[in-house]
Amino acid sequence: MPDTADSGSATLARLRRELARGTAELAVLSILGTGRRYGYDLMKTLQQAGEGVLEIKEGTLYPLLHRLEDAGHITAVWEADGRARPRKYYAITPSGRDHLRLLRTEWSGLVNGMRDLLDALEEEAT
Amino acid sequence: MPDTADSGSATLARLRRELARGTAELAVLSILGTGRRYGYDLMKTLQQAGEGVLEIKEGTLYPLLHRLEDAGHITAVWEADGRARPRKYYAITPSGRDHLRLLRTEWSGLVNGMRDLLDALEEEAT
DNA sequence: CCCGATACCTTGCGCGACAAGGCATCGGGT
DNA sequence: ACCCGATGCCTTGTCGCGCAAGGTATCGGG
Repeated sequence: MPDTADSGSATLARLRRELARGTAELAVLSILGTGRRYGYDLMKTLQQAGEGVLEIKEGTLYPLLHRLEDAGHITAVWEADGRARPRKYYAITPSGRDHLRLLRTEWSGLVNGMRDLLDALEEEAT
Repeated sequence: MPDTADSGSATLARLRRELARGTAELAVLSILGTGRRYGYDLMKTLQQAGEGVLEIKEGTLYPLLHRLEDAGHITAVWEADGRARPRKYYAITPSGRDHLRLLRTEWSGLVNGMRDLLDALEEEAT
C-alpha cells in the first residue's frame, strides 16, 4: 500500500545513494588492503559494517571490481579448492595501494572541509 | 603538452567529483540555514571554504537551487535595491530545515560508518 | 522437491556534476 | 572611447556511478 504519501522515504534512498557516491571504491579497496577476499564476501562484510550505511549491491560491486582490475589496482584469481563452485579472489596491487592512499586523502579532505564549514556556520550563529 | 601521460590528474578530478557527490546540497542548505544569500555569493563562499574541496560550479549550483525551490525547501525573491542588475536571494523554509537535519544525519552516519570501517581494519592489521 | 543462500555476471535507467555555451551590467585600465 | 574581466543569472549535452532487475549454477535443509 505504499502508493502516495511516500515522498519522504522514497527520496531517502536516493539521497543516501548520492551522498555515498564514490565511497564504495574506498571501502572495497580498504578491505582488500588487509588481505584477499572474494566478491560475495566483500558484499556481506559491507552489509554489516557501520549499520549498513556502506552497503553496496551486486550490480555495483562486480562492475567496480572489474574497473579496479582493468586499472591494475587489484588482481583476480579463480580458486576452486575442493568446491564445485569456485570463487574469484581479489588482491590489492602496489598501484592499488597508491590509489587507496589517494582515496583516503581525498576522503578525509572532504570530511574535514565539511566539518570546518559546518563549525564555522555554528559559530556564526552565536 | 599535457597530452598523454596525464592519466593521474585527469582521474583525480573525476574521483574528487564522485566522492563529493551529494554534498553540494548539504553545503548550500547549511549556509542558507544561517541567512539569505544569492547564488553567486554561495558559489564564491564555497570556493573559499575548506581549501576548495567544497567548490561547486555554476552548472551545478543553479540547477540545484531550482531543485530545492521546486521541492519547497527554499524560496527565491528578486531584489533590485538600487542596482540595475538585480540579485536573486534565496531563503530556507521550515521544510528546508527538516531536510537539512535529515541531510546532516545521513552525512554523519556515513562519516561515522566509514571511520568505523577504517578503524576496524587498522586494528585487524595489528 | 523446492526454495533460499551462495556466487558470479549483465543491460538499462536515474540523476547529479560539469563543460561549454549564452546574455547582460559594471568598473577599471589603456 | 573601448575592451575586458568580474559580477550575476541561465541552459543543453555528456559522463559515470549506483542500482533494479534479470540471468546462470550449486548446495543444503525442510
